[in-house]
Amino acid sequence: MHVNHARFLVNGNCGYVLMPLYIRTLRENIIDVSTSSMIIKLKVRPLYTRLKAWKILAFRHIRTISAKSITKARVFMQLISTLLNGTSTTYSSIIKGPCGIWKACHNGRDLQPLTFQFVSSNSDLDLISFEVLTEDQEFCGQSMIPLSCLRSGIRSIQLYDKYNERIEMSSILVEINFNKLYKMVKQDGGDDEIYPTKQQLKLLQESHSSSSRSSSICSSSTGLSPTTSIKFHPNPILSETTIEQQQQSLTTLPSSSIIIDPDLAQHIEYELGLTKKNGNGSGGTRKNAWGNLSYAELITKAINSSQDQRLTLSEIYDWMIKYVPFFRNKVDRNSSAGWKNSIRHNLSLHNRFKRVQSEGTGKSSWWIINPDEKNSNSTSVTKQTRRRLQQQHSSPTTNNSNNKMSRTTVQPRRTRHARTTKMMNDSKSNSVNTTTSIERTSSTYDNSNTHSSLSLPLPSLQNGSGHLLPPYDTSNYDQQWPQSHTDALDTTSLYDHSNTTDLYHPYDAFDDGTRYHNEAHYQQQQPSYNQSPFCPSMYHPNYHQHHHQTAYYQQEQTPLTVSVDNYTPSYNLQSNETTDDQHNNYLSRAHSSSSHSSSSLSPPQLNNTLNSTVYPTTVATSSSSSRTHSLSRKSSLNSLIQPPQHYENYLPNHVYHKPGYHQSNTDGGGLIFNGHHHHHHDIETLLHLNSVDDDNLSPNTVTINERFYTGGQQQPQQQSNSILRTVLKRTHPFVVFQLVNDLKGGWYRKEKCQTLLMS
DNA sequence: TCTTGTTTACATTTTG
DNA sequence: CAAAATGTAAACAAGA
Repeated sequence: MHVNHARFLVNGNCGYVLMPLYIRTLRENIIDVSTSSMIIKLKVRPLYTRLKAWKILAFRHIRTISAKSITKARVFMQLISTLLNGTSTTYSSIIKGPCGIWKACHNGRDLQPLTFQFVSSNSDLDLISFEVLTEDQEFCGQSMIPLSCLRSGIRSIQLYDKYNERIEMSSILVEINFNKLYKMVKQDGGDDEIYPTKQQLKLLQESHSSSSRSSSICSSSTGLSPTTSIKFHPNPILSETTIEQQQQSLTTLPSSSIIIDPDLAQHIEYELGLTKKNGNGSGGTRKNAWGNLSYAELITKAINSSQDQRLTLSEIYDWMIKYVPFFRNKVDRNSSAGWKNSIRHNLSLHNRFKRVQSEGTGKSSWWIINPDEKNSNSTSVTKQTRRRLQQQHSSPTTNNSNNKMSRTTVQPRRTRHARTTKMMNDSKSNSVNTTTSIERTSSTYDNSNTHSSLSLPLPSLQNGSGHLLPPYDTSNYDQQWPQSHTDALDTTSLYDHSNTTDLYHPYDAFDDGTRYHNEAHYQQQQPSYNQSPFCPSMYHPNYHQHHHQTAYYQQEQTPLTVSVDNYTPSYNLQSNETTDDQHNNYLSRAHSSSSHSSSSLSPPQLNNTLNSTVYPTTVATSSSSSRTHSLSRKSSLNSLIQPPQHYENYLPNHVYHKPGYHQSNTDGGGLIFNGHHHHHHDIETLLHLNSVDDDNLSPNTVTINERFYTGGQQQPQQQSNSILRTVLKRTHPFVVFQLVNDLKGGWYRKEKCQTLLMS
């Protein structure tokens, strides 16, 4: 039951359950509209590979049937995965506190929030389960949320009882971070940068490969410590153009950068015994100058941490420099000769490493972990690998046929067949041609072509999901979030909104996507709100009345609730409100060319740049804002608009009774498609989902080839290529928009678009 | 000349 | 205590 409840959350409790994205993408194209006039390709990129850092900050109004005041409770978290075979782990955290809104504290001192880490392999389907119990294992509440409905940040998780009935005011406050695995460490001590995709990193890496090989070293190990606050990159939606810009900006830096997996670095440092947990880093009893790992163990870790389980010698060197602090200080030619020699020595000596001839000429060989040696249970074999001893004792017990060396009698050196003996013997004894079994493709770092098991919690194409998801990317608002947890626990910031909006941070957004930095700002922007609770429009003074009057459609099982109101943004195509640097990052191009008149009724003056985007701006005038939040449109809510066109995108279920969407047909921001008005929520009905894999686009490529107009009163008949993109960006904040064809000057017919696409 | 790779030699530590 | 494991240095060779 809880799972079902969570499944419906994905679609905003609107009464439909979307099929998982990977199923929908398998479908063939369904509609082919003859009036198609433009093509937009949405490139969906994997963004997050692991979900990290769940910090239970606080909870409030935790109670049980018997006790109404609980000062100590335990929160259990579990990843409900569809792919794991019952191996999901449960984490728990204890929070103590006085009463009211409880902080995680102990003896009057703030308690360091515990951190948990989940790795989801199918974030489109996986769920996170919370359960709050008392010390006596008495049930306090639970909540189950799909991963795809979560955003990073401080989130309030509404608690439900065992029957999924909402427990009034009960919630827990957690901090969620979707951490990425790769970050760019700048040598000059600048802020580390994190990039969401390996592909982007690959681009950057290639641009720096020449210089980063020897000189660019991570400055200190402290930057890799687990306590380092790993910032989100301000904009996960990096366009091609911004990548180029960043490449350019990076290449102009005096120092280059290298890419380090912070988690791996932390792990390596721990295993080396450098972590402070094992005493101070410098002293202690370390086996070697670099730590407690031998050369062979380090090499093993390096190879195992690689993408293809194989590395060249120079890549092993680089790995050592990256992850072993001791070698970081020995990179110049003289000081590195010793340990590099030892690495070569170990590679050649141990049977556990195996050299595989690389495909190309001129390249050095791959080093892999010898699978035979790996499988065989070790000791008896590995103990015979030291040939010197065998020679010393001159015991020709050469029954180890798989030994890599033909060593009947050690010949003088001039008779050796260097560089070939080991391989020849291996291939001879094992008769396994590993050269052909392992191939490196050029897209090693490009997992967009593969259905990676670790691909992202993509927000699925959701209908009415505005309740749950902030309709835009909120991950770049960290800087404006409260600096401390205490601030976050300010009473004004913890209103319960409703079942579904509870994941909002109160600073996140209002209906139109506007952010309010503080309450004063909110008052300033919303003068009509005399009560001004710091929360969405459910707290409008007339909210209950409003809700009452819209209750009818809940009986029709299409409870879009008040998101209809929430999705009435006012767009200002001439926006110059981009004071945020984060926005400037990826919107600069759009704004540099946004001088086109927004009120133009002529064919839209579309930019021919990739990813040019217009986003909803702060509501500038009181008229528009009051209009947005007024109830003047409540009658329009009653109008029944076109049902979703593609029911096959929805899973049949018992809740599904009657298709239909209620929406305003007078609001601006809607879309007129085929003569029918569509609300933003219907956007997925206008999309083609296909599995095209042309021009290296991911299987998640979405092609839109319809003609869109906006309807409504605010900007009547404004053709809305940009608005479409804006809407899509709001509903699919992690989709990279790639405008494939050149739309400069107006609309093209489909044929022409295709021609442009071909060219 | 430099990189990569193999092998030997020897010293020290760990293991059984 | 002997064997094994490991670290270090170095000779040597093939190839880029």
